[in-house]
Amino acid sequence: MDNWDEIRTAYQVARAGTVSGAAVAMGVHHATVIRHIDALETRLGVKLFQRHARGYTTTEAGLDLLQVAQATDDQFIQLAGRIKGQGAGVSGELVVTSLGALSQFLTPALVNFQDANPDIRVRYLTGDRLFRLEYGEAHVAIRAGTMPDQPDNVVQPFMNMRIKLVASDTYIAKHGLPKDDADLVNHWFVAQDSVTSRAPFTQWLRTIVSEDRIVFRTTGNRNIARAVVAGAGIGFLSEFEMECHEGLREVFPSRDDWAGPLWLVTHVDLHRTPKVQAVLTHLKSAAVAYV
Amino acid sequence: MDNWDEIRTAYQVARAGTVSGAAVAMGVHHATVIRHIDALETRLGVKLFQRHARGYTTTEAGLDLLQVAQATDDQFIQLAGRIKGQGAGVSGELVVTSLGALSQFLTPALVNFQDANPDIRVRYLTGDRLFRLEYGEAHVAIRAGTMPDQPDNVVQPFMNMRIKLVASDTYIAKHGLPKDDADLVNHWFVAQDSVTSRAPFTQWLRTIVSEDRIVFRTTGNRNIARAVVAGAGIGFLSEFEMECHEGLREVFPSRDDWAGPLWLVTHVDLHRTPKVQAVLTHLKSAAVAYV
DNA sequence: CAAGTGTTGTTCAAAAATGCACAGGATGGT
DNA sequence: ACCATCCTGTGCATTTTTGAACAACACTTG
Repeated sequence: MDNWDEIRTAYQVARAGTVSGAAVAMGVHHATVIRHIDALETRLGVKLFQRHARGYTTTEAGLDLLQVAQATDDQFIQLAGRIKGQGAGVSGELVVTSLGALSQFLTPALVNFQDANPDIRVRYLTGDRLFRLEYGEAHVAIRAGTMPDQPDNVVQPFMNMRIKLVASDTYIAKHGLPKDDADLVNHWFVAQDSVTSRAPFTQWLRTIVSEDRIVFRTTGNRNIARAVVAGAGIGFLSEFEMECHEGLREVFPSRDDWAGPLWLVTHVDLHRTPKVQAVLTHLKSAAVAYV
Repeated sequence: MDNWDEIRTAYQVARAGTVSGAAVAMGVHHATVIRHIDALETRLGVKLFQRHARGYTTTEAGLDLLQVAQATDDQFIQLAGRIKGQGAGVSGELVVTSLGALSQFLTPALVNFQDANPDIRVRYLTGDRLFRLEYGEAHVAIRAGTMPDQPDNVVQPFMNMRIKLVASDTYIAKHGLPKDDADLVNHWFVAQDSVTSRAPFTQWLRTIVSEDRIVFRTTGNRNIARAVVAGAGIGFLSEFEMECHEGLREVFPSRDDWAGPLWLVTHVDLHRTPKVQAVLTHLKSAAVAYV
């Protein structure tokens, strides 16, 4: 049963009772209506209507079609209303993805957003794998590092994630605080396990100290924080991460060239929707409080 | 929400996940699919899919459409099955109309037909007004008189309704039996009230006796029969009608030129259906028993 | 009884949808 | 790292669909 338009035409004829009436109802020529009905009846092998000079009256088959198509029409009208309203309003599902390191900042911001828009259902995804906007896995992604340049993504600067070089009280009691840049080579460090980390503070660290000074490598910011807390060494932590743990001291003034830029990335198809726009402005206003 | 075909295209894309897959599923070119989706999204103002090199993935709106269109597709498939089966089998409603005078013969024949085809629901309509086949008021009509020549009707000879000239015993006791044709002018008659009766026996009677010999005029065969039974005069009755009443005697041998031909008439759209064909053969086989 | 209105149905020209060919890009396997 | 494969997307020729005009018919109305 292909060609749903012919079913719709037959439905309109059954409703109007005449070909001409159905034609004006659909805004087409009455010859088109006749051809649709003829084609549909030929394909079904059954007459849907009985033709006479006063119009078309339904056979039993036509009456059956009328009832089914009536329900279909209602369904489609409701569907169109939902879809159009869904595009216009701020409701439905909102999927945001980011690095796990940002959950400390993003979670309360998203909770506030959901509070301000009760029709929103938030899904906040963090994970090691990259959630891809072009596959519809998320509406908004917060990305770090150099500015993404994927063709179908629209990207805006979000905020700078302030990075602090911290150590635990136990480490300081054991090794003391570094006096200046040059003194750093005498200390021990905790860092990301991946050798190819492009983060600016990682590269800065590599220019200062040799590899053997990095005594503890692990994956994930959370594990780095735990290692620093345990006194394994000095490590870079975001200010968000630092707030989570007790007994951490900033061993060195934060430098601007450590800061990793964060980007708000959306898919071009979804960027214009009010829902995405609403969450973007909300996140940006929440970010200024941290500058 | 017009253009149901575009909804169907979007449904197939949502199901297949790719434009190409939907195109082969529908047997059209993939460019057509792309254009349908673009048109539908433009009209709705909302993106149904997110495009990427691996195919199309549904947005929330697209997922909503998928669910609605899935239900629609199921409904249409079932509808097509019902309609096609309905045309093939002998079931559903069967509407037969005839002169009221024939109910004596037709009713048992139709009961037998319903008995042989339990899925049939018989509606047997008799009335003063003519039920019109072209308006779908009946599947089969039994018509009397000259052969109908309506353009959209297919007409077959059915049977000859034998007409008898009868009188009641009370009339015969009072006026005796007519000896021959010429003696008829000395008798009294009961006839149809309508002056424009085209029945052959009415015209024959007019050539034999004058108008003032018709002492009782009424409408409807049933009333004529009652008048004859009551002894008002001699009248023409069908053999079916005569069987219903007691105390009636045939006063004159039946003449062939009195016989009114009966016609089986069906609408051309319905004539080929097995249901109509079945009842036509059934009625004709029932008629031969009366010849 | 006759004119008028509203209907279906058919033919031909115009418009629109479709198919085709090709380009471009992402992905997966060798 | 390269190639093969599958996907989307676009311009152009073609086919299909549609629209306009007209004819024929039935029913209503004056």
